[in-house]
Amino acid sequence: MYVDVILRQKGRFSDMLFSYRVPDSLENKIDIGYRVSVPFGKSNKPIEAIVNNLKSENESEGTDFEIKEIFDVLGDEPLISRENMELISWMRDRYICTYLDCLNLFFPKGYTLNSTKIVKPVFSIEELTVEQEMSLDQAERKIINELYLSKEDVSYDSLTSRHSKSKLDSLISKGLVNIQWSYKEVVNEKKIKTVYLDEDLKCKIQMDSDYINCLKLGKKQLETVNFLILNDAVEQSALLDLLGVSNQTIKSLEKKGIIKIKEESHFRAPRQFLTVENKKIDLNSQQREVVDRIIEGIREQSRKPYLIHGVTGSGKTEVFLELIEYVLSQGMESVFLVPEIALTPQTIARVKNRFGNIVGVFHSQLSEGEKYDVFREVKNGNIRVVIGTRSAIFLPFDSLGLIIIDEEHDFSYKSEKTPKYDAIEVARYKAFKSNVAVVLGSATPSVPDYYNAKNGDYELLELNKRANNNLMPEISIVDMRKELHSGNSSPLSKELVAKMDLELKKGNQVILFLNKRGYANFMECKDCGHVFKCKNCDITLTNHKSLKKGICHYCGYEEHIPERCPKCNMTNIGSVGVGTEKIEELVSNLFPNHKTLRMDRDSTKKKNGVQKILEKFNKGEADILIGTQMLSKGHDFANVTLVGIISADLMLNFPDFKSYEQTFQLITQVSGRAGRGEKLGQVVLQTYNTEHFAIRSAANYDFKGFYETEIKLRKTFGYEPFNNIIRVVFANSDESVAKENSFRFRDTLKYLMEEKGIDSVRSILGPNECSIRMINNKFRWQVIIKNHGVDIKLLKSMIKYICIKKYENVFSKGIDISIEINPNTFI
DNA sequence: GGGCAACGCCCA
DNA sequence: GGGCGTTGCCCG
Repeated sequence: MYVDVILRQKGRFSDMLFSYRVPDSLENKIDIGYRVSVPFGKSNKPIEAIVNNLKSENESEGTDFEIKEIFDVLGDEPLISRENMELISWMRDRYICTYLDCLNLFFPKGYTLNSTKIVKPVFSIEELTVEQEMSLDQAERKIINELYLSKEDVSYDSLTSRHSKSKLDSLISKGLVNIQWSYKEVVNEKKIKTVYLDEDLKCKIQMDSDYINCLKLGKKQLETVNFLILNDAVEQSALLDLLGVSNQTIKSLEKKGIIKIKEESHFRAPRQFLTVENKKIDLNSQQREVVDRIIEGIREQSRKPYLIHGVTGSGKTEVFLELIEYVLSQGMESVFLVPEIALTPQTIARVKNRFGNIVGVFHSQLSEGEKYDVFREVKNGNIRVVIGTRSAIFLPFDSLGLIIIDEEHDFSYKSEKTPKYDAIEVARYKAFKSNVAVVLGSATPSVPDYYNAKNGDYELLELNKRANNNLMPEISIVDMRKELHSGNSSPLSKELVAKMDLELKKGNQVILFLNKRGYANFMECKDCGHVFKCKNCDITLTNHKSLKKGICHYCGYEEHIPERCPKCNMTNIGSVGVGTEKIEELVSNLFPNHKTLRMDRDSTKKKNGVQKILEKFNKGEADILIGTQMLSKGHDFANVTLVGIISADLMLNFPDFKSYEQTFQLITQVSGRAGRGEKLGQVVLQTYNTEHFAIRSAANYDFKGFYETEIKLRKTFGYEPFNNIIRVVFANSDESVAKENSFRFRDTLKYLMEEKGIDSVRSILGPNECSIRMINNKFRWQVIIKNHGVDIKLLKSMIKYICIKKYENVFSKGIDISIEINPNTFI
């Protein structure tokens, strides 16, 4: 038998399948998805690999390379399922990346194979002939003596660090010592040591309490034993803490046979529960209808994904929970994807409260060990419902029945790291291949997804009423141009302040939304016009007044803001624009008797920062919550009756074709935070663009109207969903290198396209400098490729050929190339 | 990406 | 010729 494997070895060359022979003894221990160790390279170094497919014949017969035999099969079950192995190949093509990039998504870092080179003498001392011994010089004799004396394996590296390398080489060429590879499997499991008394001893002590004195123990040891008489089994770390004894004490007690230490693997996943009221909510008729329809689809094994378009507060989460329950009852597992785990503590709590300890939480902020543990528990079948971010979709479920993608319009479902996959696309692939029900939900579906639904690629289901039967909060638009003309230059309009005053007096809570953290947009010297910019990126520094610093919101670079302008030495440094910090300052001056809270990336940096702020606000410890788009993500505040959107224009004027869509989404989502409880809500929307269709339709809750206008625009300009757009960014610390390579790429691609008779003029845009010229000290140039009727597969294979296979031939050394399909943003 | 042979340079 | 750093090639 033969297998093709994917090597867990980095490098352009290793991005291919390698064939190996399977020795007869391993034939029934191996299958697709198993981990194996294989010899690789001239030295036959053991490398870890995953079996991609099985073959009965050696297909490479007659080729000039020799087929090697695999060393071993690691583990007695496949690590990755057959379906997921197919998904890996699909993703490699789809996202123009390597096998390894994809493989790593399915692979907790807990498994590693460590290979070391070992030096061993060929003959034993007795076998060594006199001639052989005579031929050695002093240095060689020293080495070989060391090898004979050592009880353990001696590694090549440690030997050469102490002895001459060439002496060792000469021993090898004389045939006296041998070099072998040895490998060790490392599994990242946390072990907990539990300490308990030896049973016999315990009995003796219980029979005769004086027996303990016969042991002649030191003070600390005696203390430990006495403690263990009272406490059956204690974690070693706790023992050390409690009694202040040292590791040594424990060890010597163990040596004497007085105590025993037991090592057990331990599940590390943090099990923090946030308690919310566990009320079982009865579904309203609309919710019921949606649930029934999807259950029917699951029964019929319809492979079509569902898109639930439900207004904010329509109770999508309840629908999801109901579906999870059904799928569980059918013996299948579910995964519930959310945009950002930190922002959804309420959702996690609801899932956990409903389904108890079969619920796991998975996201990229877990430590590698914690990820490994969730992975293992999912594989064991102990975790059957996972709530997590996009990467949770790759967990090793046995029979996944349901993938829920909440807030499906959110950008975070597209990965910004290689492989730049889209979790929604992966889910759709799974729905198609393995009959998993995929349910997308949003109050503001993305334009391409709504288009898919209208085209029949998704089944569209609607929830157009709030679960509590409240009306949607009324949105009133405030024209900030008029506000300015009437002499109010404050970022807070008179109408907003008046309404805040009214609601606060009634004892209600207010949310103010501004999509800009920090104090102000940027800082400028009003005398010479000097603008403070980041040293690494082409970005203005945002003023964080509370810290007296300017911070780059891209790379995190910080700079103390001096009193005097570094250019003209004048003191007239002023801030332009507004951020959440400035709003907070304004509001506390206006309403000194009301407490404010601020929620943005700065105020939530600490562990559970978001959760703490949300809890405080929910308990009513503050009346006004000021925040960035973190606020928009599905939070439930019962007592909020007024939402103020400070500026709807920040997003609108972003240099990106998705900015209208994003503006619409943000306004709708943020407005949705008002009036979720018993009381009605209202929204004040401040803008300089009162007539813009994105703002108008958002204010009227007219998703369909927005969609109709936006889809026409996109058709005219050939954007998603009418074209696939591939963006290739070249980054280098030397601007001319970045530029030159982007041109080389364009020219090579053009050449290849024209060779195939494809018109390249309509498809290739650029090269252009990116809107953000420099990030992290690297200049960025981009080429954008639209597929305008060209087969996307052909285009991608060309790009892959240039950027991966012919990388060395085409590009300068050290240039960063990032390839993205339908990226979130083009800045 | 990494292992390794081949190469070239320095030094005695 | 040995010692050692650099380079370029190849990997089932």
